[in-house]
Amino acid sequence: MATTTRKRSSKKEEILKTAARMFREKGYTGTSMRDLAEKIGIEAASLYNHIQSKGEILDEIVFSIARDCQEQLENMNASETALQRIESLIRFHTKMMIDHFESYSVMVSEWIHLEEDKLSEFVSDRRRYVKKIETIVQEGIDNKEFKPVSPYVVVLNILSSVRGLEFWQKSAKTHTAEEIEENMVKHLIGGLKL
Amino acid sequence: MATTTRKRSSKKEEILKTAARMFREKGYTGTSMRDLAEKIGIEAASLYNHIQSKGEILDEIVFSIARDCQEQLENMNASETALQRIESLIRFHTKMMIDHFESYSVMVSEWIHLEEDKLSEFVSDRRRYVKKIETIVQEGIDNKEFKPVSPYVVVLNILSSVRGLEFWQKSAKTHTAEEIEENMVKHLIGGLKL
DNA sequence: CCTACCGATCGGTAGG
DNA sequence: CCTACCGATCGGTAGG
Repeated sequence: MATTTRKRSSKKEEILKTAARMFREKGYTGTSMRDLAEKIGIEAASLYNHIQSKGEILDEIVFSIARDCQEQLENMNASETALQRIESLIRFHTKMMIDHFESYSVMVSEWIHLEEDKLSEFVSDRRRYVKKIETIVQEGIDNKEFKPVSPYVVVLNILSSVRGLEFWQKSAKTHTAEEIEENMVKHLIGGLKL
Repeated sequence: MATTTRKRSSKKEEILKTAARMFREKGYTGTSMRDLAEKIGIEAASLYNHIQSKGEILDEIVFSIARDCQEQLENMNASETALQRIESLIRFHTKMMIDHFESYSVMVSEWIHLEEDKLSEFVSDRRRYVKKIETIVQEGIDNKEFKPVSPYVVVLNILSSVRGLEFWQKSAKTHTAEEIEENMVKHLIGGLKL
């Protein structure tokens, strides 16, 4: 029945959303299934009617965000300049971090706790992702759009800076999301331009 | 006896060093006292002859690095330009991250697991630290050394970028420590200069 | 530094 | 979705 299916999936989504919040606050290993169940208002055992294991929760959180990032990169307009593409990448990641704060934070901080297969999948996905962006930066250097800075360091700096926005939020009064985004671009792109 | 004292303190240092490595690899909550003891070659119970609790180990790792950072900032040459001071700050943090890789990583990633008093001490120390650097950036903007970028975002980006070097190391063959440092400065200072 | 052990808590299952 | 429960493991202590 449609209702049953809808109820099932919305309960699972509630579990994933609550778990993302708790994993961010206390870490994956610092969060117990009992803590999680309590926040949701059921017994720990009942969680297993919706998910298979604690590890599966982490998988779903991490890969759902990772997939979004991969898609955006693949659908990027190849006719744009390197500068335009790097700028839109910074804007995209900044928005992802702000709009999907809990999940994005879990991805960048807790991926280390993925289990064997999922861990190596994530690591190789990320390596491929970073390499692709490095290629864009290198293009920009070859084109004389960018000054000669190590693409490896640039990509690391951009992605790390976005990650650092996990400290923001609290001071949301002093900077709006738009101001954060503009300043991220100004600083990180400014350091690239010739 | 001197020998006893030396042995005691060197054992404690071995515990702290090994713990830093494990906390970085598997997280604070993901590391058990039994894992730690095994790596050192003693029983878990014997750890307590050298340290008081698991939490104390984290305290010592985190605050020893935090103190080094605070000292460097306080001893900074106030007669230098804002640009010179920010540059030397980037260089200092990059070196700290590379030379004290395990402890620095634990500080930036595991401080969240400090207990009550130590946690609030760390948070307020860090806030004060960040504010001081923001002031330097603001000076640079007022002086027309820097373009008008939010000091808040700039400081976040610098410190986050340094943190991101935890992904480096493995590819140590492609970049030396010096190259990393030069490129950090080029990108992050480059984005500030008018 | 060890043996022996504590109560608490962990992720997860059986059976309804 | 719950009760009842599993074996494993946790940080830490007593006592030598």
